[in-house]
Amino acid sequence: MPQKRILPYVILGILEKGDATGKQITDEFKYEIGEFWKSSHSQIYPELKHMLTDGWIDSYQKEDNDKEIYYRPTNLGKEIIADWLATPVAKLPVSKDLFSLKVFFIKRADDPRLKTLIANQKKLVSQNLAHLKKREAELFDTAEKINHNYGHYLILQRAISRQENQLAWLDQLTVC
Amino acid sequence: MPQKRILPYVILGILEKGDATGKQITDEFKYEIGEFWKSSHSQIYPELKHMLTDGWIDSYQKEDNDKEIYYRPTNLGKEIIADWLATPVAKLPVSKDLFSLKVFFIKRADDPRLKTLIANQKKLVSQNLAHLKKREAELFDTAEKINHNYGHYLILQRAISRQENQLAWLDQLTVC
DNA sequence: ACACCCATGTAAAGGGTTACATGATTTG
DNA sequence: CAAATCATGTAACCCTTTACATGGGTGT
Repeated sequence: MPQKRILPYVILGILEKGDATGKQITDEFKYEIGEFWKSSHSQIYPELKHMLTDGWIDSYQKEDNDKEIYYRPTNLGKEIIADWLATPVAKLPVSKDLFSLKVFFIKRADDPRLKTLIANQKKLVSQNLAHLKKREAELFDTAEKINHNYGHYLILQRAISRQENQLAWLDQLTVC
Repeated sequence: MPQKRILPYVILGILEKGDATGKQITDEFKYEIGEFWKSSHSQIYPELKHMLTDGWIDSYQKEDNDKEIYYRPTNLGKEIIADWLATPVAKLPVSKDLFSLKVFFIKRADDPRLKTLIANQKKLVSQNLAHLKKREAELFDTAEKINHNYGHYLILQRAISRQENQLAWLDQLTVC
């Protein structure tokens, strides 16, 4: 009845790149996937348990550390993620964007709040854009790296393109 | 502790344009705000009660219909929405985009699933773009209409620009 | 051995979606 | 006036975030 369950698929996707602990999966959300999906450890650990009981993944520990638990996809899990990736997306997401929402409610072009909102948004988008370009330079400085993580590369390009588009739009507004 | 409460502000924003029933507010989400914020009646009716007890809005009924309940913002409510609109957004939203997520996990450029995902996304984005342009033609065919709902106009422009950008990006991919 | 940090785990409180329910109003 | 529709309302369920808790490493 509630929202569609996405997290386990994301986790499977992460584990396809190599076994990982809950902590490592959590960090993946912080640094890589974080641009377009968020999750936190308090969601991830229970989800890992769930996936274990469903047989999507199994776990093991390394002898030198009693604490860390490594996870890897089972054959079932590999099947599931492969199917999921092959299934096209049914509908476009709604971008829950507070900036758009606030602008929407401002009726007149000369409302001073509009200027404030736009200036602020410009700052946020520029910062994010700078960050994305830094990531691009760090992660994809050779053709080989691009070829080995092509999807990741594409998505980073798209994120950059999107923010450039938004910035251009904001700039054009300021001129008027 | 949970997610930040946005709905009541959106409702206040809607009510600023004129008194409305729960049903009319619900429809607003379906047709106008729906591009960048979603809600459903089962969330809206309880929220209206909540806002009533907080004194953000009050309600009245019309004599010819026992069922419909009209809401309007109180002075407190008007203050609150004004403050909210004047407050700049603190951070960029994470666009929870399943398309990006799936692409992210595809490692090789020659993976056939990539083509499928992209073709499908193209279709979705084109449809949405067509819809947005239709809305633009319907709602903003005169300068006067633009000036009286400038924020709405801006947001529609931005939505269009964004989808055009995405489509260009998708097209460029297909060529390669 | 002690204190600190870190990986894992649990709890609490809303948000958000879908399904079901109810009573008024309109329609044939 | 019976049936269908409509506005409102309720319930169940999971998602998501923040805060708190625990017990194993690590460093001194």
